[in-house]
Amino acid sequence: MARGANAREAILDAAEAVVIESGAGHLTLAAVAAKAGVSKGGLLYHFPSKEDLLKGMLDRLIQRFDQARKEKAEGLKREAGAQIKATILTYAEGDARKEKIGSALLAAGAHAPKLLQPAREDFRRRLEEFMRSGLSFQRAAVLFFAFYGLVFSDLLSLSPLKPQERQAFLRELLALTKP
Amino acid sequence: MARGANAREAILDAAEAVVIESGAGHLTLAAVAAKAGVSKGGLLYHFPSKEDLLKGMLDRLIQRFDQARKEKAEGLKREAGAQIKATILTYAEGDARKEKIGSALLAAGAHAPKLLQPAREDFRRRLEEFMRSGLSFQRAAVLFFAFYGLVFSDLLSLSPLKPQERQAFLRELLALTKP
DNA sequence: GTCTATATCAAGATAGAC
DNA sequence: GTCTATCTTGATATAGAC
Repeated sequence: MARGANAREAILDAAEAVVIESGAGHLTLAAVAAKAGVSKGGLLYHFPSKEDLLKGMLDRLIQRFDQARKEKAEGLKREAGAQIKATILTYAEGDARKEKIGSALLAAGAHAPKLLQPAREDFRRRLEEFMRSGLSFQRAAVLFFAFYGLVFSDLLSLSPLKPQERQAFLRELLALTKP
Repeated sequence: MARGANAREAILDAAEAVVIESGAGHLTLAAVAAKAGVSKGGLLYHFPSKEDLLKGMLDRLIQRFDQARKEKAEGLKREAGAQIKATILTYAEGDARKEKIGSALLAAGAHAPKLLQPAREDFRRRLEEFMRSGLSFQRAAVLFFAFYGLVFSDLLSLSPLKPQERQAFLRELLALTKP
């Protein structure tokens, strides 16, 4: 089943589907290969190791979020905190399936730290963006970590907030983007 | 090597030592058994599965942190935000070795969600404590998630803060505990 | 270049002896 | 309560077909 460059994308789709349907614990090469319609060997031709597959998933996830964030930012006024606002809104509007994928990558990342390198760089860039927003260091840092506290809680299904509390919290974060 | 009830503690110590020395990726039953001076079979008598072992590690970690937090809180004045202050200070003063252990448990938890159940309950109790502190909902929620944003960043070695920035951020969090 | 089939190895788990 | 031996599964490597 030769699909050229598209095979990569098909395999990444399959990997995400496996995680969403069966959870991070069932993300095995065999399951992904079956879902993608290739053999394990075929999968390993495109991604030489499971770690490479996970890296592929993480890279694509970050890239897609960045794209959505950029588009959102273009629709906002060029006021102080607009970039931060775009980040928060993009996350708030994203669908819950992504969290399962994020959870799988978190599991992999804690297992093999170097896998998180792209996420680490993205994290740093985002902090710098918060810092450049015109807010004070204190305000920007609190806003940044409060936002990521929510993100990580979501990724680990740890958040104890009721839906309306969650909404109120997100509104408060947005309010804090104004100097 | 019959050590009765102490064997459990010895095995948990060994598991922590393996994680601290070799990282989460090398936490295998064989490595823990060797470090504890028992066979794999002997280890599995005390912890019937790897998941049980991880749960044992997590329970003990939470219990120890709670103990330290309680002692810290007793030394503080009974002012609004004192409980929150105790939580933040206890974390700020804890040593970095615990983060490696926490990282391993995070990895395991993302892999097997039910393992995080005790952490989930602890998380909820802590949020309720923040809410009962006399601060507004908004202030308490921002403080809570900002604190845990830092904690999770540490656990994943993701935090891009320089040491002095980190100190400034922690001071800001403590300042926010005052109504 | 792309893939299948098969082999190898490590790790978690089980059964039963002591 | 602990050990040895064994089973199973998943990740990874290789040989070679198309």
